[in-house]
This record gives sequence, structure tokens and C-alpha cells, in this order.
Amino acid sequence: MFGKQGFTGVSLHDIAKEAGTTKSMINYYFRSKEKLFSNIFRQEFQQLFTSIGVVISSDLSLKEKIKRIIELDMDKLVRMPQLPVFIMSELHRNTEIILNDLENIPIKNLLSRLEKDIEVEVKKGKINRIEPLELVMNIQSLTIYPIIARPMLIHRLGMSERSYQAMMQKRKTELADLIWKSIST
Amino acid sequence: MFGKQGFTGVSLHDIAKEAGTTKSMINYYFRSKEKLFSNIFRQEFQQLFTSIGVVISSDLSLKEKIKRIIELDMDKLVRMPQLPVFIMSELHRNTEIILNDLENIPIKNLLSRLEKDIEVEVKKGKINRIEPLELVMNIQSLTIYPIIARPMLIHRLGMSERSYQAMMQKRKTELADLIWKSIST
DNA sequence: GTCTATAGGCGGATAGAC
DNA sequence: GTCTATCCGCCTATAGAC
Repeated sequence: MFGKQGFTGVSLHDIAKEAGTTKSMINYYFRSKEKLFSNIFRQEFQQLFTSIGVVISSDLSLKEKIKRIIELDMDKLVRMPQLPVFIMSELHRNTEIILNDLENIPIKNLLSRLEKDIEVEVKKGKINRIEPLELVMNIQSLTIYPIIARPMLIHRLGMSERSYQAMMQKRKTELADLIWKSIST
Repeated sequence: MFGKQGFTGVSLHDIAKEAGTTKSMINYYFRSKEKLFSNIFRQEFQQLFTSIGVVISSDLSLKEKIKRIIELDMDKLVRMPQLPVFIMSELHRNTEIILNDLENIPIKNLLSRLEKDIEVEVKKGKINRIEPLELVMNIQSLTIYPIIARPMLIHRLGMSERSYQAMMQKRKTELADLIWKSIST
């Protein structure tokens, strides 16, 4: 519900009804709406960034890693399409508070690991050097955006649910090629 | 304010204070908060998609069009970084109502125009065939995402405002090459 | 057109019986 | 732990004086 309507868009009453309980019970267990929210947010945020960490730390080749990351991300996002918008909009609502509250995901470690992988391929003469951060950003851009834009695709273009799903499946295999081609020598 | 806090996150009182007037005056001129909101939303939404239409309808080459669209989009988004999140999150909040309310931007015409441009380059043997929708989606993905992810880049990676701006400028020129390379034969 | 005052409802949070 | 009742502040919208 937070994902769809945002923090202020949902009332404890709505949540309680959906959960088959009462406002009082929610306050009893979570002490406040804010705390209930940040519990959920933390959980979802970490879930979004965990799988990518595992893949990057593995000893697959760079090309394989790119492919796996895209697959994992898209599978997860197709199942939880409201996740990116939820995270992004709540992140803009009050950045400092929310981000300070999060556990440390070792993003910098992951990026330097990726840098080594890139170096290997550069030495082989297979790809051009690229900043690891840019590579990650490009991957995330291309996977996340179609999920975010889904309402527009379906409503403005009259795309059916079927053809949207088909497009997403096709995209899953094609994105890895696109990314790889874009950095190839 | 709607962009940062969402529809329910902002009160008429806040808006009135910011505008140097009173709640009553806002209600007098706009009749309700909902109507004030949809005025603003419509305006912003159209602004986001207007420039791209002009470029696509022009008689530049496909490569030039891609370059121009990216430049225009990124310049606009750097100036109004809260725009994409605002639009995307409000669109998810209640899709049908909002989108039905919007004027018709002739997206389908633009896509078929783009299809012709693609066909020209394919005949010349310069690029592989690609769905125009996919091309547009890839362009938008790569331009919009770094704007959306800005809070994370700056907070989690300790990126400075300076280096963020520098990255965005560099990206502006590089994205066109990336896109073109990804569809080249 | 612009102001003040207020209606009327919903929000989160708490008190207190059981 | 779970329920009902209730507090109190904030919200949008409107009424009505000027």
C-alpha cells in the first residue's frame, strides 16, 4: 500500500482494514506509523540490492555477470512492479533521514570489484574502459525504466498486459547484448 | 512542492504560505486542491514530452535526432530534477484518472515517423532494425534514471554536487554514442 | 477579490477495561 | 495482547463580512 500510495497517502485505518486488524494493534506493535514504514522500507530496499551484490562478488566473467544481474533484476521487478517508484519517491521525500537509517550496503566494494573485472576484459582487448559506476547505472536504467513507465505504455499506447509481458521477456535477453555491444571494442 | 512531497504530503496551508497567500484564495481560484493539482500535473507532463515531439518531426537524420533528444531531455531534467519522480509516482497512484484527463500527445504518430527514419538507416545498411518504441524507451531510460537515482548517488556514494554535475554533462555527449553503437551493424 | 472564522471530517496516537 | 472509546490537531472547503 505504501508502494502504491506513498507514506502520506495511506492511513493506518486502511492498513488495519487490509490486514484484518485495528489501528490500535498496529500502534501497539510498531509504536508509530513512521516506524512501521521504515521497517518496510529497509526490507524492500535491501531486497532490491542484495542479488546484484551476490552476482558481482562471484567469479563469473564480466559478460556473464551482466547477463545474470539483468535477469535477476528483471525477474524481481516484474513480480514487484511498484518497488522502484516506491523507493525512488520516498527517497526524494526526505532523503537524509531515510538513507542515514539504512544499513551499509558495501556499494564501494562492489564497484571496485567490478573495476577489476573490467580491467581484465580491457587487457584482453575485448572492451573499452568504462567507469564501473556508469556500467551499473546503465544496466539499472535499462532494466528499471520500463517498469516505471508501465502505466504509460499500457494506457497511452494501448499496449495489452500480454504484449507488455512479452516485451519484458524479450528485453531480458536483449539488454545484455545491448550493454555488451555498447562497451565492446 | 507536489513534486517533492506528493499530493497528500502537501497541505493547502503550506502551499499558501509558500505563495504568500491564504488557503481561501487558493480555493477561490482553483476550487479545490484536486483541481489545482491536475492543472499543474498536466502542464508538467506535457512539458516533459513536448521537445521530443518537435525533434522527431524534424528532418534531421536519425543519428542527429537521437543526439538532440538526449541533449534536450537532459538539459531540462537537470534543471527540474524532481519532475520524473513526481510524474511517475503520481501516475502510479491513480493511473486511469490522471491519464484519461490528459490531452492527446500523438505518441503513435511520433513512433511511426521514427519507424521511417529507422527504415532509411536499415536500407543503408548502417543499423539493425529496432522497434521504435524500444529505441525511445532506451533513450529515456538512460537519460532519466541518473536523475531519479541522484539522491542515492550523492548520499550513498558520497558523490559531490560538482562531480554529479560533471558526470551528467559528460553523459550527455556519451549517451548518444552509446545508443548509436548499440544499434549499429 | 480578499480577508477571518468556522464547519465538518479524518488523521495518528493513547487510555483504560477486559 | 486485544478491544472500544476518545483526545486533539490538522485538513479541506465554505460562509460571510468588507
